[in-house]
Amino acid sequence: MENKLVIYNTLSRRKEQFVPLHAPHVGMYVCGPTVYGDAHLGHARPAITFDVLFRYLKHLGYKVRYVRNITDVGHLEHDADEGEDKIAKKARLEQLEPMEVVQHYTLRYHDAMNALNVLPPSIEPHASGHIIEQEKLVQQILDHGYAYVSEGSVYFDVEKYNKDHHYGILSGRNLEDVLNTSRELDGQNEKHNPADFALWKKAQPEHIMRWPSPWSDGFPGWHCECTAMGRKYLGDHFDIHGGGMDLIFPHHECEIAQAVASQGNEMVHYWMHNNMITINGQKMGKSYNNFINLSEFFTGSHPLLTQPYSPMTIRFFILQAHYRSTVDFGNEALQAAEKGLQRLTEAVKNLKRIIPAKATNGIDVKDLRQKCYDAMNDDLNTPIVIAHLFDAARMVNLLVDKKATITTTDLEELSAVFHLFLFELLGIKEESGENNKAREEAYGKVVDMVLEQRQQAKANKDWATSDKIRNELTALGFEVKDTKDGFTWNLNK
RNA sequence: GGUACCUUGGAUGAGUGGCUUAGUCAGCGGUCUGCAAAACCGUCCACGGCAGUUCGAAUCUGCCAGGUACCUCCA
Repeated sequence: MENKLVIYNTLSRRKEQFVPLHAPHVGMYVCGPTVYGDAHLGHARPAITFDVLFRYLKHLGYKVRYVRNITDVGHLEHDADEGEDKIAKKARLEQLEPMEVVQHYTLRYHDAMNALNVLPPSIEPHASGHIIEQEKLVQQILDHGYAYVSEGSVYFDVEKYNKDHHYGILSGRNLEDVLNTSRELDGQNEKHNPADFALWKKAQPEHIMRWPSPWSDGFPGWHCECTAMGRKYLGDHFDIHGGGMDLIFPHHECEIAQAVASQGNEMVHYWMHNNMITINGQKMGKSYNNFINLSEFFTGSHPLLTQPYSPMTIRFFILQAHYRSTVDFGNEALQAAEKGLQRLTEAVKNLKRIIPAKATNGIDVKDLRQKCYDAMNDDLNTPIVIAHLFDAARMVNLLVDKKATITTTDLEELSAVFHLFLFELLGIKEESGENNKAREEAYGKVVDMVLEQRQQAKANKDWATSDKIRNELTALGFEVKDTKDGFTWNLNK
């Protein structure tokens, strides 16, 4: 199929035709979590956004290598001179080995991603497992004269770099801006310039996470890992680098500087950034202390939540907004997403109940698929895809109500479009878990029998018995719906 | 202060010059039903303010107001 995918490139600030450097291969790198705490709603956004991109690129026939890292070292709190490594801090506070912290939260992260039906990336490298690559990167930058050693640490020489290249090309800044607005922090004596950032940090004696290097026993700066690991697994030039908008500066800006300083040109072709999730209009983030963990959503165990929300509700909620828009958290909005998703999944179930006819009448399946593709191709406009799927759901309901007719071929097409876009590309999955499936199989026949009895009662106008049966079944979690010529039921609990 | 961006109905959230005042949820009215649920049909409610460009602007330009993000760790 012809690829008409257009994506927004933060570097050019416009939508661009997606042309891979080495078709059919596509290289994609996305900044993963720093594993020192549970993932919150904000972390779900890039994971889901780029999961949809990953799924879509594969669907288009590309062989995608998707790298999403785990940051388990080098991510400092506060500033580069005084801060403490986040992992090390957590380990100290909880009296754990740093790698215990890493393992614990990595597993928790995987659980959350799995629940959200986010596919695992092709490679999930840890920063701590790539110290050698990062040291090599630092050495290259030193060799090219864009860095200097100071007291055992290595800093990137932003001013020198900016003479030959543009520091600030991604975030739309120039060096003067950065210099004038950089905060005056104490203990910056090691740096020649406040804008310089750390490539390698000498470890203080009490620091547990440390590695030998030509400069000191220490650890790499935060920005190094993505450049080093992206290069290792995707090469000197690759297609897509993604992450949250809050990473544009300084993280991604520094990555560009490191890449250019070490190899002479930029590694990444398309920079993609998802917008933030807000709460009461403010960014949800660890530093604001206004975040809600994903597991709290799943259980409803947060004071701001009026009820639990299933992983698929969360996923659908996120996909109902375009990834470059902010999306505001709210119970009302989540409940709307929950009901909307229910409408779609009901429609998919009801597809089976449609009896094909000789002609298609009253509905139009013809353009549906193309409309969905057009929306996906337009910078992953998932809300539009969803709107089209709602149109399709209306078609299904009309057919079920026998207010329209459809041929076998068109019915198959309708079903195929639903499965492709809703399940395969948007990554929605049926939530009636294994438990429910087993129960359905175990009790299905009995429920059918009881409901046949109820039909008898209804035929005899014995409403008391009829309602009793329905109420009893409802209490057990079987939701009963009467139809024109019978009944259907669902397992709710 | 610098940089980037945003402001659409009761809640969300698309749309970038006319055929879209999308879609979902909520509300209202109706159809169906013994009742209920679901579904279907209809319907209410919006483009921050002012000026300009244009035959025509939610959509382009300018100004104003309000808000957010980044500039320190953050997805």
